[in-house]
Amino acid sequence: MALTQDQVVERAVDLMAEVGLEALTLRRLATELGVSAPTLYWHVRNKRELLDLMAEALITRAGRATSPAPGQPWWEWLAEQARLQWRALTSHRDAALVVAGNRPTDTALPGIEQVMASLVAVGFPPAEALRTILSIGNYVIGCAVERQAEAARDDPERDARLLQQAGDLPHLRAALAGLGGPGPSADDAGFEYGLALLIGGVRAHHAALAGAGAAT
Amino acid sequence: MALTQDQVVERAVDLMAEVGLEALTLRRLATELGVSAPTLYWHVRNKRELLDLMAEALITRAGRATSPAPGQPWWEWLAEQARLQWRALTSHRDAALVVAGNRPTDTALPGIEQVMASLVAVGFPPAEALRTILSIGNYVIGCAVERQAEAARDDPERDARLLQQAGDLPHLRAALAGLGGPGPSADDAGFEYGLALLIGGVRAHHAALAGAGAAT
DNA sequence: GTAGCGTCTCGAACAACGTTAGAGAACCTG
DNA sequence: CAGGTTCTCTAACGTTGTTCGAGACGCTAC
Repeated sequence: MALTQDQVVERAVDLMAEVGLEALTLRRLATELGVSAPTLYWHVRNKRELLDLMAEALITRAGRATSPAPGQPWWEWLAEQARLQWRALTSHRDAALVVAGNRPTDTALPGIEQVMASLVAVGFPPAEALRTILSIGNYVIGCAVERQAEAARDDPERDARLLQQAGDLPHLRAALAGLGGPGPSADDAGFEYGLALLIGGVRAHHAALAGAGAAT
Repeated sequence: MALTQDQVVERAVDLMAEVGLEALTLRRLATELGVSAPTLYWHVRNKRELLDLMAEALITRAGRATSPAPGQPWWEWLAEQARLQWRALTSHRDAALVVAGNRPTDTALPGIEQVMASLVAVGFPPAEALRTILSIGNYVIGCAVERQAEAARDDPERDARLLQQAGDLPHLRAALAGLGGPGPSADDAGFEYGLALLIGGVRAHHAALAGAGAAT
């Protein structure tokens, strides 16, 4: 049975989730597929293209965008879309690093269009809806990249040194005390906090738009 | 004259701004410094450490954090701090990719502390001030990473294909028409839009905090 | 039936990379 | 001048992405 490009990409995604991006070498991927390394070049132009295809696959795996459920406020639904993206980027190891290097691909466009439709339906001008979506996407990617960078460095000595230096800075110390230190799920809490800020800003802007529209 | 670590790092930062991260090889950096490649290992443990030091240097180059000017609203000042970061990450090529892979380093802590001080002074609890700062930082990094990924792919054929597909999606087409297409400074405009949303959310949250505090 | 042509895979090899080992200048210190 | 630290070198290793050219399989045409 002939190997297909889809098989190569899917196996690559799984292998990266297992061993990380740095250990994802073409020879290893080939071995995993029971094939010789140069064989991969028949299915893929080069590694760069393989990574692009992996990014597309990861986006697809994130799940289709939805429309707001009946009776659900649009801002809650919008936050849920962001969480969908967030989970897709954080559930697979190093997924953010691969997706970050990609422009909104062909596969992402229909999803963007659908989310835009719901935003336009509640009163956003198309241009503003698009920029809002892209801004939220950038925030999610930033959080995910930062989170994986943190995970890649489990350097206890470094953490200790950082914590000690933070002890000399009064506000920082107070904040860390209030947060109970950088715990395990601190990333998710931080993500949710910033997401709430962002969505809050979108709501405020939406209200201003409606007000201006009603006033004139 | 003996080579110092600072010279190595500074030259590395400049070289990367010139040729990009991928072309920043130890041999090339060594040649640039008039030195043999293994010599670098006397000044730096390995390439990973060199990149970490470069990230620190880039953060330092961004410029010191300020306090709000007298009479300046805190939210305008906060946005200005974000722009400072943004300019530092986008003025040097591939700077975002290097900084993104780094935890808030020792050098970044004093800056964070100073910004926190100003936020606490206007009524933010320390924990919320910290999370706000980190959220803004994540947004900035996400924007910068995305921007450089876009710059790395100046593939006209790809852009054309994307644009054509967008033409079939009504809302997307309307948005792009309103924005005048992906122009040269579209990134900056997009960054400013999301930043305004985020800061708006922070203001709204701050008002809610003050209201709750005054009510009880 | 066999000649020919796409499809798919392989072994061998290349240049370049990060990195290590070990030898040797140059410099202080006694 | 002896000894050790500081800094640099040449040589080389293993691994990576990638290319070349040869072959095996299946299909179609005459």
